[in-house]
Amino acid sequence: MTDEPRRATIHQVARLAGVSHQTVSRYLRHDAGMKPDTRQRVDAAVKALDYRPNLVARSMRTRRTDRLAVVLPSPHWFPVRLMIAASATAHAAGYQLDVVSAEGSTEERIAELADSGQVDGILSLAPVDSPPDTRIPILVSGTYDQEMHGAGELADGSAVSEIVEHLAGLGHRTFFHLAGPPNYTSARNRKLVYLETIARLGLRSYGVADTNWSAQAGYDAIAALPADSGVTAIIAANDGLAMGAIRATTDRGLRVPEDVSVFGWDDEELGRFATPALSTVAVDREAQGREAILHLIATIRGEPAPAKSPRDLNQLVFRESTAPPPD
Amino acid sequence: MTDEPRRATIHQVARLAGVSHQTVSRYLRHDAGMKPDTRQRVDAAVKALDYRPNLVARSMRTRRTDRLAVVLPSPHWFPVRLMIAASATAHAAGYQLDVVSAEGSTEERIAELADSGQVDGILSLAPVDSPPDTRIPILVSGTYDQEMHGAGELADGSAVSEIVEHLAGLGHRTFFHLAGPPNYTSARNRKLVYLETIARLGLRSYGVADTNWSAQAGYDAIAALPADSGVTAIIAANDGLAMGAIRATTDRGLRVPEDVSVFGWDDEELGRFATPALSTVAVDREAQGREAILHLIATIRGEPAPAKSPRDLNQLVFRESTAPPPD
DNA sequence: CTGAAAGCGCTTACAG
DNA sequence: CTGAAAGCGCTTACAG
Repeated sequence: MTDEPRRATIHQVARLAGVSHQTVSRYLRHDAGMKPDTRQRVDAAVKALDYRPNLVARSMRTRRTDRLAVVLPSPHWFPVRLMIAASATAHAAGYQLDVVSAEGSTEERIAELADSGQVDGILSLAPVDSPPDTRIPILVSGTYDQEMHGAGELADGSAVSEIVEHLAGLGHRTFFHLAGPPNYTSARNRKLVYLETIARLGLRSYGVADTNWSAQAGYDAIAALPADSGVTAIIAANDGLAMGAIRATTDRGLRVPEDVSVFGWDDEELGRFATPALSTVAVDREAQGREAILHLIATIRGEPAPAKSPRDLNQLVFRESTAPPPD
Repeated sequence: MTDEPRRATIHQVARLAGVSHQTVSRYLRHDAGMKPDTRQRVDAAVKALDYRPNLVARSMRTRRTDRLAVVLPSPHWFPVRLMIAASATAHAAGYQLDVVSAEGSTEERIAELADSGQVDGILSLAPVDSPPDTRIPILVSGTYDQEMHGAGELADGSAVSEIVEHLAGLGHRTFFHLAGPPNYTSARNRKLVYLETIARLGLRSYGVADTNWSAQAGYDAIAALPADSGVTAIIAANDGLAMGAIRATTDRGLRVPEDVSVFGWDDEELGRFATPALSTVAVDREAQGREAILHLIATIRGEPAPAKSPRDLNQLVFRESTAPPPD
């Protein structure tokens, strides 16, 4: 905390050990070919001075940092499970993970970060139109999704059609979609697939509400539905919206799932234990985070991209908030 | 992505602009005393080469990084709201925020980080017994809590006694506590205050379950309670545990809140819209995050600690999961 | 108002 | 197996 105990440098360690500073450097790199005696002397000096290398100086010289950055689209959103898996995967491979949020131009933030020399690679969870030309690898989540799900297929799309098909199979004919914010690629894609599936199966959509991601927004949108809308099935873009929708439905005297079915997305813990327990989409965020980081690291090292998870990352989970409609 | 467009250096910009490299450096620092003509030439060169400074080199020379680190106790836990506020506060003050998790010895991780030269200050949300002697400021969350709540008072304690008092006022006599993991200071403190308040008011505690933080653990603990336990009030250490407790209660044919009251902690969004809506403790995580970062930055700059929030950061929120017990 | 010199703390060839 | 030299890309006094 004080300024006085300025940290020991490699020179001081060298002096104390009676060797040159690059011998200390060798010690730090666990160089195999050191005389045991020399190694011992250095080791003692390192311990005596409580020496730890200045990583900034090291990076400056090596042009490597062993750090990766994840760029988030907004400072108000944090994909916890994905990040935990990403971080664990990075650590296991010897990298530290930094989190930065875009705020403003994602392209500019990425270019800046790439040129700053502070990281060896970047994973962007924020959309990037044209990746800037950089010295280090940039992996954009959208790109990744595309590769992962096969070209031409829309990210996250298939699960929506499965939901609609399932509910239609139960007998539902009139649907409503709580879509989330249209500036999110995933939200836009799901809406498209929703509308397309409704059309393909000859069903009826009472409407689509572009909302934010909050439970309150779900509540408000459903509370605003006219009594004669005829909607018996609500498909929400996340579990918060679904919980809001359920509460709005019961607050107006209807039952879930007897009168109205509600489907969520994300398989959040609280929704699993709510009454009715939420039918939802379980997304394998861990696999997403892990695979994205492995892919990025492979690129940094110039290795081929690792194999991707064979199974679909989205799984429908049917619980208590969905059932056949009333006659 | 390719290796060829190695980034422009300050020397190349200088050469193109026909000035010395430290004039470019001045330009970057927005030095006021530059001839407009010179400034213009440098500006043009910077744009032409798409130059962005190497921040590692800058840090090396200035011994500053404009980065702060937050140390988390575990890679499996992430306080989203606190971190969002912390990050926003840091950015507003010109700092970038790094997130690292302790894994192993928190003290060692902090010492390493402090000596690495990679950050200017550290906020530890993980417990630290004896802060290592470092060149940069370390702020430990526990320390901070202590200062914030007044010496001698236990962090988070008062809200628990308020909850017990409130439920006792409603007529409850037999309580149960879902305590969370005992290796968390906050969990331990709340348990202590729970037991102390029960004793002080002459109430009865059927027991305390040391759990993890999951809804499943809350479910299991309550499902395991004997039918004749007489418990009418359950106080949970977080909303997940509370949701699990509610579901276990209703699954055995009892009603919440008519037969059993359940109190949560954290005011999570989904619990607000559940049925019954969760009574809980709203913790001002934003204020916690903001104040911790402001405190840290003030220390870095050698300024006095900023004023703390005048009001209590914990507020009880009474909703539908609590009511008087049956006679 | 601008330039020549020194140096931040490391590592990487290169000698010996 | 170890040491002397050079240099990573910046900024900070110091001259002029």
